[in-house]
Amino acid sequence: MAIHKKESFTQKEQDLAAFAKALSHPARIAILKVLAQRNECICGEIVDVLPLAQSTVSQHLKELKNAGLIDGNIVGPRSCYCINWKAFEKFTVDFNLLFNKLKVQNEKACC
Amino acid sequence: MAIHKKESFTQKEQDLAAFAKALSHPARIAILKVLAQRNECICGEIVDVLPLAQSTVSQHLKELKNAGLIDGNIVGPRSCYCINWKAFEKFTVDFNLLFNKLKVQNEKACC
DNA sequence: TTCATTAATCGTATATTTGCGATATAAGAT
DNA sequence: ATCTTATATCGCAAATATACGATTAATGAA
Repeated sequence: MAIHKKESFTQKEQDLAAFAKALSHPARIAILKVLAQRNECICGEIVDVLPLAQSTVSQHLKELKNAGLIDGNIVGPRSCYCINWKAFEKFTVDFNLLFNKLKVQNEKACC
Repeated sequence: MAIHKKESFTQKEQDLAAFAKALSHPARIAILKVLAQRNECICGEIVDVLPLAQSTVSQHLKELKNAGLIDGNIVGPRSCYCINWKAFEKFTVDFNLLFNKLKVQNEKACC
């Protein structure tokens, strides 16, 4: 892949893709599910639930945090994470704007 | 990455992740946008619009098709694609089920 | 201070994705 | 039958992602 072409697309397309990318691994879906259920959760609890090594879970958490989907802060020697519902809302709205509006017009299949 | 762990997660988690993965590249978002606007579209028109080589676009279309997000059929020497709104609907519903319900309860941030 | 616990980061191996040119395929046109 | 056009597929190179063990850092407990 000589050169990266992602920059050639609109910011909105890139943002939406980045959001989807953060959700594109079952481990991260599972992490979000746990966080959604418990509202907040320390890292160790997530590690206990997932079939992955601690370092791998930490890496997935970092990606979710970088994508802005979760927040995290340190509580003593632990790390407490929770879903950033605001960012979540923004992206689901953008997603619906992009496709669901058009859906109403084009509901009929063509192929 | 010695072994793949994706299989260790629930089917729903895997399905949702696979859907998100199909959306995780701006080129594929752009393709879906074009298809949504025009309802149906032949491959060449998409190639003209995107800043990518024909073979690369064809590959992205294949991924979207494999993920079930678009349908395609051959019309003479061309390929006509369109969005599979039904599959789209299914996944957006699943997505909302997983997170939006819980959101109502947990709207307050914790971190 | 020393030890134990928790989690982030580093280094590394392997898998997957992305991208392109070249080639193959298949239909319609001449 | 040959040529043109449209698109899929192949083969390859480079970039990214995934996973883990080992290490580091930072806090609280003894």
